[in-house]
Amino acid sequence: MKFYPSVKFKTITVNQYTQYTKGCTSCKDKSDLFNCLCQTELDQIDEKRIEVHFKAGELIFKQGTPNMHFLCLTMGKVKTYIEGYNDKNLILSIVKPVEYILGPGIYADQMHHFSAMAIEDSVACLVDMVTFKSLIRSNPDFAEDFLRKISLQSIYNYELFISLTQKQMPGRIADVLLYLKDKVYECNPFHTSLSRQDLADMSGMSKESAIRILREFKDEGIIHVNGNNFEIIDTDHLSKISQTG
Amino acid sequence: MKFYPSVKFKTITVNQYTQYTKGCTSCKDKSDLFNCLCQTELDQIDEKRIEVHFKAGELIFKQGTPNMHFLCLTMGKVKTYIEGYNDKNLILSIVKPVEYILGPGIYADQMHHFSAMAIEDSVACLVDMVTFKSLIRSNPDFAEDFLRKISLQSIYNYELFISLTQKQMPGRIADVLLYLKDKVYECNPFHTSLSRQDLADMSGMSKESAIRILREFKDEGIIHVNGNNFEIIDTDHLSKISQTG
DNA sequence: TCGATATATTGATATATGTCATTATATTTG
DNA sequence: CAAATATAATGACATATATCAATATATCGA
Repeated sequence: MKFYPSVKFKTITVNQYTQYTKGCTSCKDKSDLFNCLCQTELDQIDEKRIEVHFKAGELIFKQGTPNMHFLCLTMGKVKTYIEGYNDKNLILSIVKPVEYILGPGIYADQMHHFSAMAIEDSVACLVDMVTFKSLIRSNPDFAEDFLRKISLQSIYNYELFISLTQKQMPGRIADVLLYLKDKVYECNPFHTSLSRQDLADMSGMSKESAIRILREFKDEGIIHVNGNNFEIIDTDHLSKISQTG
Repeated sequence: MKFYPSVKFKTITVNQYTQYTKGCTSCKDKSDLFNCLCQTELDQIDEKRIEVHFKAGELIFKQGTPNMHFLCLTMGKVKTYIEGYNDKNLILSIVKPVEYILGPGIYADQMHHFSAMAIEDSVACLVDMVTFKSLIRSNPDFAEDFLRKISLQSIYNYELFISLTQKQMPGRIADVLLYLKDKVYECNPFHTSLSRQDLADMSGMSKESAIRILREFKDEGIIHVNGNNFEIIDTDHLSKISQTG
């Protein structure tokens, strides 16, 4: 069985991204989780880490397969999603650099409970669980930071629950747009590589419905849409739609 | 501000439950999380713990208030629920003894992100966060066990996501009934103190819809319902309904 | 025990949302 | 560059589900 495509060398290919991947020490500056690790500990991870390049559309790991690594995204964008019934997916998050993909399987059944796919060309570092877990045990600051990370993720999941179960379609699409603007691309206007189907999978509706709501927002002058370029014109109005469901 | 009703003494009232509350050592035998704590550590918690008795219907803590304690349920049943829009709640779990209520706020913003209410007369022990966090830092086994607990909770949340967003009403009610039978009451038939509104809040639908689906299941001979007494007759059929959505 | 109140049940109806079919537009490939 | 393919957009329609109103049943307090 082979779960991670093209894992052959520690750094797979020398391409346009290689310049960005200089080991854990450089990532430390961009990420908070590694801040509490000393140089020795960083070197320990560095030693064990496997760097993998994924093309847009490539599966990084699949729900139901063993979860043996901790994953750190250093380049690109990744969607994590639960594969449900009738080939319907629910997108949980869009991950950007430098962030982690922390599946609950690590401390439970060593399985992946969601899938991850690159939506842009991406670079990820894999660190085996043994190394990761031993750091959690030996460094309480790291453990606390990790707990903080998964707690924040958990809080976000509660918001997602309310969005998906108690809001109607306009409210859900508003939430998705605000999430993309504020949390993922952090700019406005923004360009996304997410398809309409992806937007639908983020808001728990059919792609036709997602398209319809986007059109309504456009007609009402709340947003500009041009293909995959989005601009939120009336943030207040969009926030209000998010609030009122 | 007062968040926990009637907290005045370490053991509030001497009533019919008092016999059950003998300190952490006795709870250790009924629960896995405390297994990895030594006697000194248990005494440390015991020293700090506040035992509170709640009557059915009483609020234990409320979403949006500061989260300063770790909570262990030793008697009764508690529902945890997110308070959403338009007075609609989403019940996340039904907690039974001896289990913990682990809010993500502990390691994030020190706030409660859901509410907890006793649905039966209940007894809970509160341990302040300082004590709890220091144990997490000093005892890696305890930290790992805690991580395991919240990971399992997280996995359950993913299942809940799929149930709530991708299944139609019959599938969602089937999931609730199987959850109550297998995870909460662990017997069949079972009696519940949950109202029809609660069942609706667990499955993300109106109470009228919940009632209708229950009636359909009853008419089809899948379950027996008599007030709050439920018996699942055809578990296979119910599981199939859960699967097919 | 009886009225008062909350909860449960049912039916009729409105509405949000999904499905299907069709066309338009973009993107890839030979 | 054109054909082929994937993605996006739109309309007509079906249906799942909520809402409202009415009644029944249970629960509680005096």
